[in-house]
Amino acid sequence: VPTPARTSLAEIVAAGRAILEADGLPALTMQRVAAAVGVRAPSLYKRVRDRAALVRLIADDALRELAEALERASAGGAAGDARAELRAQAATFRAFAHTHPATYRLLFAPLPEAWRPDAELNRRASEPLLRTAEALAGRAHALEAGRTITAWAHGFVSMELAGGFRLGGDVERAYAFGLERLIAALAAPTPTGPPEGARPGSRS
Amino acid sequence: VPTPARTSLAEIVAAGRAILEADGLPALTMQRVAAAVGVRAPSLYKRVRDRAALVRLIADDALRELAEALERASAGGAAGDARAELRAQAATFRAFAHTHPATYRLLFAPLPEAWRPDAELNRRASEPLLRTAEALAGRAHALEAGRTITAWAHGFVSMELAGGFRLGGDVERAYAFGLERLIAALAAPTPTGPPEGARPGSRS
DNA sequence: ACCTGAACACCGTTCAAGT
DNA sequence: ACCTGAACACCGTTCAAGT
Repeated sequence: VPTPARTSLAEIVAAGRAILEADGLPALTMQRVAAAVGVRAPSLYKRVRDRAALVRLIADDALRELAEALERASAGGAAGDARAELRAQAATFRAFAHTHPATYRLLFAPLPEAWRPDAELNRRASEPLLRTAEALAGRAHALEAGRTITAWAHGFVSMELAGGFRLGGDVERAYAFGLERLIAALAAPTPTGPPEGARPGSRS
Repeated sequence: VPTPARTSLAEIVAAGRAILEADGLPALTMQRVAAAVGVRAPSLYKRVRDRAALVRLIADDALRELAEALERASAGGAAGDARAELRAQAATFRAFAHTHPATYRLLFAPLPEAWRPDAELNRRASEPLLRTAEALAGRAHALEAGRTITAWAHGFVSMELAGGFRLGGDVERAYAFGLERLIAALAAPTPTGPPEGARPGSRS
């Protein structure tokens, strides 16, 4: 005698994301998710291979949302002005992290591959910024420029979330300072190179 | 009848750090640490309040090591030349992360306060870089410049460790590019400011 | 076809009992 | 003083049994 389904994959992912955002990754247990959707833990395994797969689905969901926000930021009023686009993208990125801190951490956490979000989604989320980086730094330096700004933005935000920046001072000021200096630096023509010992490829 | 101690706090911390570096934070269980020092798990609680305290002691130990390496890098042959000092510090930071990836992740992981390394050690580890940032960017911008370079370095390294940078390209090149552009940007005089909407304090 | 209790192998942590 | 087995409250996961 078949039984009607009492929940769905979509409901499970939504419940899991709510728990993640409310109480963090350690609280995202199979038992809590099951309780949230009105079922017992073993039933979840009908819809999801294991906890890692559920975490990955939640990360995919969040990364899709971030990618869409970044696409909107790029297409907004700033479109065409690379500096303004970059400011809008950085603000969007940072706002996402502040609004969903636990989810943001999950997206960039150094977890095993099975837990990490889909690589294709990752590419999609980084594309708007790469396009802006190309407009700013030129084709030859697009990838390096994109990585520089991404590293700074992620580093800054993750230190904020981790409670770094304990030396006082004005964090907003440091954000604006870093962003403006980076924009100026990426738009600049190639600076004088480092001495031999610091060049790539020379690390024995 | 008193029993002679069969282990020590120092031995426990060392064993824990070895397990962390070999198999990552989830493998750092009380049972495994106990087995490594030849004792049963409950005995660890004579020396350590709980697992969080043990993790914190291990993080302190590693952060002390990183701080010392950064101090040596600053005092090395490059001393006096702010640009060369910064290159040496960044290389040291990155080398530490590559040599002890699991430990590096722990130092910067967004964990509850009870797990995080001592704040005083944190200050000590960031001091050499702040001094160099001051020499490069001037007193008025020392803190912001330090935060900018720290954010970039941490962001870059953590993305490397997390398996970001999946778009191909030359990661060494991106590292050298980012570092040199940052050095140029931080040393530069104040660039033209952003439009009103992007200034700090104007975010409603 | 879906859901469940029971079971298994793990955790961290406490504590009375042993030496 | 230190160490231990046993216990407790949790995990994730599997599976036979129920409907």
